[in-house]
Amino acid sequence: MSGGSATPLEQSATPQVDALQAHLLDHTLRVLLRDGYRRFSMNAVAASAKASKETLYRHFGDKAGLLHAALVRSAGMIEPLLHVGLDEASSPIDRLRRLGMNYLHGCYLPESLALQRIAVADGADGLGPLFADEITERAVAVVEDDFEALGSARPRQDAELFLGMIQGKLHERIMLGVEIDDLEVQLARNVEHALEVLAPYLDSMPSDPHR
Amino acid sequence: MSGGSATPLEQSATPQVDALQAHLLDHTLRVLLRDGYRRFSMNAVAASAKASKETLYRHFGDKAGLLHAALVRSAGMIEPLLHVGLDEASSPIDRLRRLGMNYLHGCYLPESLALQRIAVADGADGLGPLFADEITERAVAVVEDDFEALGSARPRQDAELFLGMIQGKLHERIMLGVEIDDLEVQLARNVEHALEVLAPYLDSMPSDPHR
DNA sequence: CCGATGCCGTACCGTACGGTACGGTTCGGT
DNA sequence: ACCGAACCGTACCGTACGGTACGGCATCGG
Repeated sequence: MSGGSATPLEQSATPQVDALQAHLLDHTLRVLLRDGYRRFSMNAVAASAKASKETLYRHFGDKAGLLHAALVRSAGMIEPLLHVGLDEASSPIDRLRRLGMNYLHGCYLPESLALQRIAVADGADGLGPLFADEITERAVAVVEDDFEALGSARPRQDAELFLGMIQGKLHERIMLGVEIDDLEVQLARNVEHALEVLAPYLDSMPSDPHR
Repeated sequence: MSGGSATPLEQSATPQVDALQAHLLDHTLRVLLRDGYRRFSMNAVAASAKASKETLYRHFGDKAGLLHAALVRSAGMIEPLLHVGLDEASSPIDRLRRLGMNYLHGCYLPESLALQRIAVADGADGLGPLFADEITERAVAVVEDDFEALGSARPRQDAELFLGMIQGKLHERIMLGVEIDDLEVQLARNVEHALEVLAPYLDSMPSDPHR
């Protein structure tokens, strides 16, 4: 909505207001993380942010609006993490490896999990599709570009396949609240295993992934 | 916990009580499907089942107990679907194909989705881990056996990889409430694509998958 | 210096839900 | 025939939440 990057209608950016909104959304996330979705309430957000409920409603309309804004804001903050260190990759496969790890790291950020939980909890209020558009879709698009550069005949399908591979059942378990040991190790193992299994398939693509 | 004092140690002890419980759990599922998790209430279940709330509480203790019982019951009904038509497979790979399709079909049953939603919504009440144990774990175990028979060196990892592959991002989208066109076609395509990509890896296993 | 705007704090309203209580009824066992 | 268990229907209680209203304080433009 009123993103900091571009406000097309008015030039009066009023950084004060934006700062307050950012503050409110910050605490929205914090409360979501602390209390979980089921115990999340406008009262708790107002208290945490030391703001009045009236202010929350003035800025975001209603509860759904607040969550909507929080999701969009978070999406904007998570997405750049995907690209970290990508240009230092030593080969297309190494690039894929880094991209995969970045994706998983972003995926299992506490904020991401909290947001995905509320998005999943009930698609009726439109938060679910929004999450799919703002977060899932963007990640797939990035990976898709990589597969296209590799010469894949079905970059989109391959991207989704790859992301599914590196997530495996881990994603489901984490979403279900199962305690995971050595998460970092498992993530790396999943990515390596996926790349290993994928190697012959990648080799069959026009552009040799080993440069 | 669920069942309370009347929990039958031998399942054939009190068919009457079991029939009522089954009826109540049936309507629990129905209401869950109709109203979604957020609007799910004990009142609604009682009304739908034409039962008194007192009865619900007598049999299941509290809301969590009711959902717990409903999940366990459903798990028992979903799991057998995994094995349908498996012994008619023409080859280990065909067996894997059937298993994959069965899994996806079970996964995207409305009941499964509703249950997974409530299990994901908040792991605090222990429903999440229960789902992981009762449903996810069982499916992985079955696929794991298949990979072991194929001669996989890491059957567990391979099973999780395979399931992740055939789910791809589809699972996430469905959970997020995105409308899916031609679900059946996409499921089949995911499975075929996974088998195709996996073929060289399977060929490398001691037991030749092509019989 | 003054009015307006935005905000805080608190109180408030309506509703919905989890869980309990109770009177009346059905039904199986003795 | 009788008793008690289980059940239904309804009413009830406490609480929590979404959303609104209002009095008081700060800040800012004129």
